[in-house]
Amino acid sequence: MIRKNNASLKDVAAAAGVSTSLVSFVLNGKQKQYRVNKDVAERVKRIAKELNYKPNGLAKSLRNGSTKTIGVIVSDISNQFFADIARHIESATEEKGYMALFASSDENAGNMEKQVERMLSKEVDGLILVPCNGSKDTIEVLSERNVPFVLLDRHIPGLKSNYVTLDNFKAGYDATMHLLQQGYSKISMVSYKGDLVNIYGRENGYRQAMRDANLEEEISIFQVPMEDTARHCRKAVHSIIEKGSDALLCATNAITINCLRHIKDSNIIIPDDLALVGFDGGSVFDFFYAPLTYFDQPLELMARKSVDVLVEMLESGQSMMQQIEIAGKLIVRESSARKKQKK
Amino acid sequence: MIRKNNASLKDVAAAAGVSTSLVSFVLNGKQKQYRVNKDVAERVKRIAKELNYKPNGLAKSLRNGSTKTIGVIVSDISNQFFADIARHIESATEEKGYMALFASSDENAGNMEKQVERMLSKEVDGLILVPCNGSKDTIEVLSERNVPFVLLDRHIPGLKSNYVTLDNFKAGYDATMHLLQQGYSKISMVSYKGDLVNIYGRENGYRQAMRDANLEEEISIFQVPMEDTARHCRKAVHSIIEKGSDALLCATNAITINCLRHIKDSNIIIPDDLALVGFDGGSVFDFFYAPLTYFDQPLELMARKSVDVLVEMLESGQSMMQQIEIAGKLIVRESSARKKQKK
DNA sequence: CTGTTAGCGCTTTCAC
DNA sequence: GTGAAAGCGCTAACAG
Repeated sequence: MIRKNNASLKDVAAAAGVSTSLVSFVLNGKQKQYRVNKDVAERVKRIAKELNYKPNGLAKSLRNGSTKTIGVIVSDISNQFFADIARHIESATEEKGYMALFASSDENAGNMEKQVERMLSKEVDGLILVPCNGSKDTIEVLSERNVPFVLLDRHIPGLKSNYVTLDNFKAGYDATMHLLQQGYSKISMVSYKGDLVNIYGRENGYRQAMRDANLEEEISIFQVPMEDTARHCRKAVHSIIEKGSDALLCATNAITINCLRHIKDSNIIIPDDLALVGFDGGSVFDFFYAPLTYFDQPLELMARKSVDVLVEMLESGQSMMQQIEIAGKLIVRESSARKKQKK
Repeated sequence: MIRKNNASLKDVAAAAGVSTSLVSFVLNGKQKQYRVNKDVAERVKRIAKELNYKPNGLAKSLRNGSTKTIGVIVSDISNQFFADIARHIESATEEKGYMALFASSDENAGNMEKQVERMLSKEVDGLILVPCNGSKDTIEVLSERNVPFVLLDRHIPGLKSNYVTLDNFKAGYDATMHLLQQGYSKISMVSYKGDLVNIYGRENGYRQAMRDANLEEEISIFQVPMEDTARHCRKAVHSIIEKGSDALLCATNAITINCLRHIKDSNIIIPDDLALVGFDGGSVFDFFYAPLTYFDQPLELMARKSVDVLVEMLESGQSMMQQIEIAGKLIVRESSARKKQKK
């Protein structure tokens, strides 16, 4: 704490020759409500300014039972996807008079739990969480303890909770449908191993689209582990080419980047040799020769919604259940241009 | 605050049939110091666990006069550069038992001040700041108020304070020297308008290198405004080509990206038509045909150092002045390949 | 209209 | 060895 030398309420009260309650009333704009004398109010305000009085948020929070702070735990704050989300959450919370407290879980349940504990010890009013593999227990405990929270980006199957996510099934479905409509049929998908429910949704969307096109036997999903993604994407791309796929759907931005790297090195031509649809844009792809078709997640909306839902619970005191899936949209560009007929 | 239904010290004390002081001693590992009875200590611990007691950080901080929290204000938390820094600060603070509180200033002095106030009202123990244009006053006030802080990435000329930055002069100098050694002589630089001291340092390094090579008359710096960078970089690149430069030094990552975009669109060949050296790498450039030479800022070290300096002040209670400039290193790749002789 | 007082949950001095 | 009590800075019920 750094304001040892700062004036407290008591100091202001003393300097103004009134009680601390009066000062508190005036400085909290309750002079009407408590019918404080106008002159006194003016004097208090003046003196508070002169003394450069700043209320001690700690004491206020302790007394009021609310810190006006929201804890936000994402996978990795330095990952562009979550960095963007963080920024939008920052803005949204600020607009609502809250402050966001960020931390990274590194997709590790143990870390997740630790960060949750740290947030709670800071007495946050609520939490926005991107749940990771295996964090179900931690999150269930939150429910039991009546900690207000909302899940973001992913939800936990079998756990009834507030969440805001992309409509992942639709995303996978739409992306695949688009490729089908462009004339591709041997469509492979690269996604993550593990049981991230958002990835799952995208996979299922892909599967359904393939089935709807009577291409069930062409379904092929390569699941790469989250560790050493680069190498496994390399292998996946290799296999995909081997088996003669004509299109590739990448389930995340990181996967897209890694696959694309290998594609570039292998002199595979996009979209002629292989059409490509990724997830999320980013200036990363600005310098790739073929502008990429990608599924655009409405990050800002997702971030804002998560804040809305949480703050609504906080302010209303009502415990409600809001489960929101937001549809993104496919940004069509050259990497999925209509398939040329082989001569 | 969300732990209304949680046990407090008092509850534990009551359940254990002892006073709150004892509980406090035991739970803070001071049972030796206060010679608490072993059995009592065990019982207290057991009961605390049973009651799932978690200390209230607010009350603790209020009482102890320290929140173990560090406020961090960067330009924009979603900007990859600052997102990386944030992540490293997050790790470093955590290792030292502190929590980082992030906010963005948007390179706007007014916002900066507002964010500083918000941080202070959360009673952070200290601040790590990336000062923006015009934030000198805000920061001076911090000094006067004895708020411990350290500037990161940039310092403020004429203001004596702790800071950790890149050795920007050396960076500009080394980058330019490298281009000179590769046989380029008509080297232009694109940097930002305004008086960001880090940019200044890079420019000065460039100038000095040119002078040292007796190419003073070739010095040409295009300063683009921070708003609408894209368009102005476009113009700058255009001018640079017009005037027949053979190499380009970009002062920041954003500038590099914007210039490169235009370069690509204009079919200017790198490095044959124009050699290029940028600042900071990033997967952005992975898909550009010519691997880029760039000046690599030691982000992690800078971030960690800033935390070290701040925490050292905090823990020692000593007010010291540490001004640290860290040398980065040039990563040489193809975009600055030795100049070919024109036939 | 204004002041007194209790208390948020915790730590720590001091007395026993 | 242990407990009572003060107090961090603030709010708000209550009394006047």
